[in-house]
Amino acid sequence: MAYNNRLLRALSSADQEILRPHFKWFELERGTVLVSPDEPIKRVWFLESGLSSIIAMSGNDQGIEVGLSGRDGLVGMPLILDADRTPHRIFMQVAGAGYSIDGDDFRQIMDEQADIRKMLLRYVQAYSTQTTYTALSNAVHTVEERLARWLLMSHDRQDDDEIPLTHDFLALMLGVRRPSVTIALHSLEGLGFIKATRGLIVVRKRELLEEFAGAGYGVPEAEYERLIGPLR
Amino acid sequence: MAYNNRLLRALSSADQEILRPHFKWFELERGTVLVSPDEPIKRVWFLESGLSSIIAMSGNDQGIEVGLSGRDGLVGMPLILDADRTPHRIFMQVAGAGYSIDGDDFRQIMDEQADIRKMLLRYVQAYSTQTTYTALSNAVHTVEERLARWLLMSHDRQDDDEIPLTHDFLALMLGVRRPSVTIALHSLEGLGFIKATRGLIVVRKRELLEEFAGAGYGVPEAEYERLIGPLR
DNA sequence: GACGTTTGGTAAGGTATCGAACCAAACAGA
DNA sequence: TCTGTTTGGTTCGATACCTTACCAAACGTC
Repeated sequence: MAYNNRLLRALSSADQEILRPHFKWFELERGTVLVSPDEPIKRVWFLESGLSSIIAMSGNDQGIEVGLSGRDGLVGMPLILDADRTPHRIFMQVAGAGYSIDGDDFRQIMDEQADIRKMLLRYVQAYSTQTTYTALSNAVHTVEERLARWLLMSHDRQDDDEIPLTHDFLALMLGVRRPSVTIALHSLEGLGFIKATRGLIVVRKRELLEEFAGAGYGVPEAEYERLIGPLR
Repeated sequence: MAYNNRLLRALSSADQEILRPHFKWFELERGTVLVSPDEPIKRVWFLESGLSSIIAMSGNDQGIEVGLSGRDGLVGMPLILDADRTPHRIFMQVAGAGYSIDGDDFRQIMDEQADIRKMLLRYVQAYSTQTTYTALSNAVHTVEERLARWLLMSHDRQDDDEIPLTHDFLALMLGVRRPSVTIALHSLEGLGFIKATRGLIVVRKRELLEEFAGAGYGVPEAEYERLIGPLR
């Protein structure tokens, strides 16, 4: 049975068999917190569906999204990097399911299985590129462009064209006001790139959306495909 | 002879001895390009002094700084992560010197020396946190706050209180106009935190600068000290 | 000491986004 | 069918920052 998770798929079948006995199936609702700031991480999750958000906290329990992870990767990256915690919060943004493995078992595999380790390290490199382009985008792009980028990244990690999110939520992700999201969504909808209904955004013209996002989108995705394999 | 590089210092003396025979001393002028986008990385540099900037490119050879590295870390992180290149540009922002090691030798040590590998992986985690807070800062903080943060990060990695940079350069780093930097510097100088002369910024009241920078500064630095050791 | 070059200072008008607030539509439960 | 709650739409004035441009001071060089 093939995995939907692209990172697991990229492993040799021998390496997949090393991990398989450790895996437990899980299903997670939207909003479930996978990793809390500065608390030990006990498990590592490989999502088969759904989306998780990595949030950097800013003072008064406000935060902003600095990373996105779904079937392309894993949740619990610090355990690859010989750390046991992170100052970030990670939670399910779109409900999903997948396989998880105990943290200590995972650490042992990282120590002993060089091939698996290297594949996951390449994912760290790809993910890290994603974060740097978020930093770039936050500094120099308009809300519209950042929204376009975000929708594309989200779309890359979903099996269909529907992204079930409210304006309020998107505002939190992008670190802007809710009305700014409303206006930006109208703009993208006016251009025919997407269709937005209550709590749901449907991607209609992916190619045009990519063009619109410009320099914000593409580089991290190319890096992923170079290092791991096909993303979509 | 003790290293000034904090990452090398954090290694056991046995591990330091493993690296030492591979090291070549180097000195680099301001502006020297260490890593070019999408070109194979041939060496890894451990700075003893000076500062390097990691730049994410945005279309028409414009870029913005997404990371800073000096005596706290190394240049050539992709080689830790089983990658041989990166889409970023890395260059010397403040002239400096240090030790470098051949890329293939470095890769071999990564494979064979688990203790060294783990230390460097923890640096990846710390550096990664720095980048996420750059993303946060770019999204929600004012130019003044971002400038304060940048000066602090730069100061952390220098032996004295002098940061030799022009407004023009800082504007490039922060992704803002040059006049915005001038105004922000005046503001910080008016508050007595710094003293700016032609091409040089002197940090005067570090504690107040930290207070001013607020949520933008502190988390990545704490993460570094937790994972590696003292930064300053 | 005269020159060009680099660096810093400043201004006028424009735009993106913010903060706060209010209202309307859609939906869920009784 | 009524009611409360969630979500989306819109407005007002404020503000941080931009674009463009020009000028002044400091410095290096001949």
